[in-house]
Amino acid sequence: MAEERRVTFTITTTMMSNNKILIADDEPDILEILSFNLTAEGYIVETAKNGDEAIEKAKKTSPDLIILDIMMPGKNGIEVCNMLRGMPAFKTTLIVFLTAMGDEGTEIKGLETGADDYITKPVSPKVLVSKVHALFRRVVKTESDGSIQAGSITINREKYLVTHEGNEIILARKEFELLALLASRPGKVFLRNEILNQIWGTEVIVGDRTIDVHIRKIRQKLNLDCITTVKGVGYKFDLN
Amino acid sequence: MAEERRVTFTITTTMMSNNKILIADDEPDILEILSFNLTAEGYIVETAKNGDEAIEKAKKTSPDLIILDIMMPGKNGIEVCNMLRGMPAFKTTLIVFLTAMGDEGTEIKGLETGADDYITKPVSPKVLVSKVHALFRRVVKTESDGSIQAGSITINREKYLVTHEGNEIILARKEFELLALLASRPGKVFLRNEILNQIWGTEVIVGDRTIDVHIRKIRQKLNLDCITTVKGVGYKFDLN
DNA sequence: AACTGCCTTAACAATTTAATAATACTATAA
DNA sequence: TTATAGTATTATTAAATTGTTAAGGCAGTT
Repeated sequence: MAEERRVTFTITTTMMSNNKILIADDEPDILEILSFNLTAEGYIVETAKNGDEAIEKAKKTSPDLIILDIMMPGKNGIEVCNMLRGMPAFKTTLIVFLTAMGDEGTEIKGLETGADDYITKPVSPKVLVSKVHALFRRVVKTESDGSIQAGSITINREKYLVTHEGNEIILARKEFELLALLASRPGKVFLRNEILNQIWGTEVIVGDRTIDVHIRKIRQKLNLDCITTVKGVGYKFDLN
Repeated sequence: MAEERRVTFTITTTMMSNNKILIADDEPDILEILSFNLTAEGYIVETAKNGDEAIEKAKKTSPDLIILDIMMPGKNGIEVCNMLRGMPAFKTTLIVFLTAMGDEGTEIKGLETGADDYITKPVSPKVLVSKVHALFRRVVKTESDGSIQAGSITINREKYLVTHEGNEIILARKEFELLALLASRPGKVFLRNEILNQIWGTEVIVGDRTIDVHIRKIRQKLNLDCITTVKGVGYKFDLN
């Protein structure tokens, strides 16, 4: 039964995440080292040399993650974070702080400000990258009962249940995972590779049509036009 | 950050829950910040600095919710959880883990061990409080006689008895434990591993069919469609 | 010893889910 | 328009998972 197995596409990169990261730090060295490592991982990196520039670039480029050094001339990281969090566009954007070691209290002040994590300097590239990966893997909005609300549908991981206008929709595991992934960051386009990595893992290799079929089943079961195809790129979940 | 922090106002919270919470963490700062916020919400808070103290205080004070840091010197959170779950008194006590961000594996391991939720550090007070509230809301209410009511059936741990519409149903021990576990959180899907850990413990290894057979016997004896299979995931108890 | 109920397992049936192949469709650019 | 790349759809097959039954071992009872 060990037939030949043809793979219909070629994997050329480890992972194309498509995620934009903005880094703000006044030390060019830090900026360069972080930028280099994250770019190597496939992220799109923007940089800023101070707080004001960070805000400006954030508004212009809409990054998915913002890394802010706390100690910066002019506006410091915490002020920048506060200002950003005040704008609707950055309510759910991932923000992490860079803090110098031994800076007790910053940690706590940081998390009260609405940051998602903090990274202590000096940073090892490996730690940095794994933290960043972890951030992007994480599901962002959780309701009080542990479910996530995305548009008119509710996804409850604990109950393994999707609800739409009072109707409970039963999805198979892969379908559920896929929908949960897309809905975890509404509007964000997930590349096919990204989806494969997150749901099937890096070990398993499946053909391209597999994703389509699952997408179709979700659309069919939900009977709602909430998943948009972005041709040549991937899929995204849209709020209605 | 060793400054003193005093609350000088009166707590005027609408909801006086009277629920007791035990927090175990080796970092005094975390202990303080969690304790402060939960106390402000009207909870009665106990603290422990390590795993052993946590177990000791748990036995002494019988908390309704236990928050365990995973990384602690001596006994870590997972070990503490396992030990507590082994005692009948803590079979259904709410337990949540505190995990540092980035270790995804821990999250999953934690949930399989029988934790009800996990909270990633750094924690924002708002998230913490809403998670805690949600947890208490989710709990099945225990009657004054120690029995729990789940849908149309009553489960009495002390008497080892299940009642359905006046009929007493006699379940074997494993069957009883299994039903009691599932019914303790109606709607929640229990992973097979989770079930194995909670009912058989981490030492014993039994085959997968074993769970099925017990489930079947429960279904048969109850003659009621209250346990739902979630393929590839686990089982859940449904209210009718 | 014989009986009983409980737990586990094995073997097989039934079901559900996942992956693929084949084909039809659609947007876009030349 | 027409070619083309990419996606949708459907049916089919393969794989994974669970349901069911029966049987054996063990422990406690009679």
